[in-house]
Amino acid sequence: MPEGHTLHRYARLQSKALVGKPLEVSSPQGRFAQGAARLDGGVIEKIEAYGKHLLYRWASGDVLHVHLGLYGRFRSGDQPPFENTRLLMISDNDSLQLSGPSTCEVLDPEGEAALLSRLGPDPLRAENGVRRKLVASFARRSTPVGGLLLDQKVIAGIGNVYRAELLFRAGINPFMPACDLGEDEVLALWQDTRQQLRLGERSGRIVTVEPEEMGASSRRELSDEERLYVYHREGLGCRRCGTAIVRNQIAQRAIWFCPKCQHR
DNA sequence: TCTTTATGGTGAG
DNA sequence: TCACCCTAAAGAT
Repeated sequence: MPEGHTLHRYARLQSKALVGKPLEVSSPQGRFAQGAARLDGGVIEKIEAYGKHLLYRWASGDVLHVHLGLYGRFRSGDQPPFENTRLLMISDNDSLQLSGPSTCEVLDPEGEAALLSRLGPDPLRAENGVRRKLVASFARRSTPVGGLLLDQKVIAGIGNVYRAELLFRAGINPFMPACDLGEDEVLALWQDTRQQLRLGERSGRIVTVEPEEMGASSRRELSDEERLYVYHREGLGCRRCGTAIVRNQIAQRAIWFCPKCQHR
């Protein structure tokens, strides 16, 4: 159940283990048997993340596209494959298995172009001209900003934890129409998004609470209980003002916020 | 040993 | 907006 930072982390870590080595590829579960047979024996040149999508670029020119969806997960391939292992990749000294992905497919160039064309800017990739585009896309939309942040066409990589936490950090009520935000607010939100996802990518953990607010000196010191401001904290007191955190829904996904601190 | 939930996304209507 | 896909862990019984 990953957000963009996790996928970028996977790309980085898996690259170390798998790139440049001949791989034995199979699909113990069978649902990716054809694709696995096509890739078997090949070499990966590069692994990249775009938002929540992973692309494995093979020397053959094939591109393996993986999206974990809500249930997908990677494990070491050390253990014997589980019933549900869709994809198993083994090099001479590393292995990786994938279960439950919403997507595991080999893309042709058109397929890759189509995928990338429906993704907005990724906070973890350096891209030019993004800020102006973002300001424009917020200005154009009257939907609640809490909904817009989950729209992968607007920003690729934010998930349900970060959207709630980023809005708390910005002091913005999730139901506020996106177009009512000022340009400076949109840019500040984007800036904070990039910073927070970067922190998450490095640590492998979402910690949005500023450590000093909890009397700690680093994010790492914060426990799982302390690391988030609002996500999953309905009924509990806001860390800043004590007001009960509210749970609501936007676009059929639960959202949490502090009605007092998030006054914008 | 059940039922529920989860950091996601698509396609039909 | 809704149903549905897919899997595993947590929670309820």
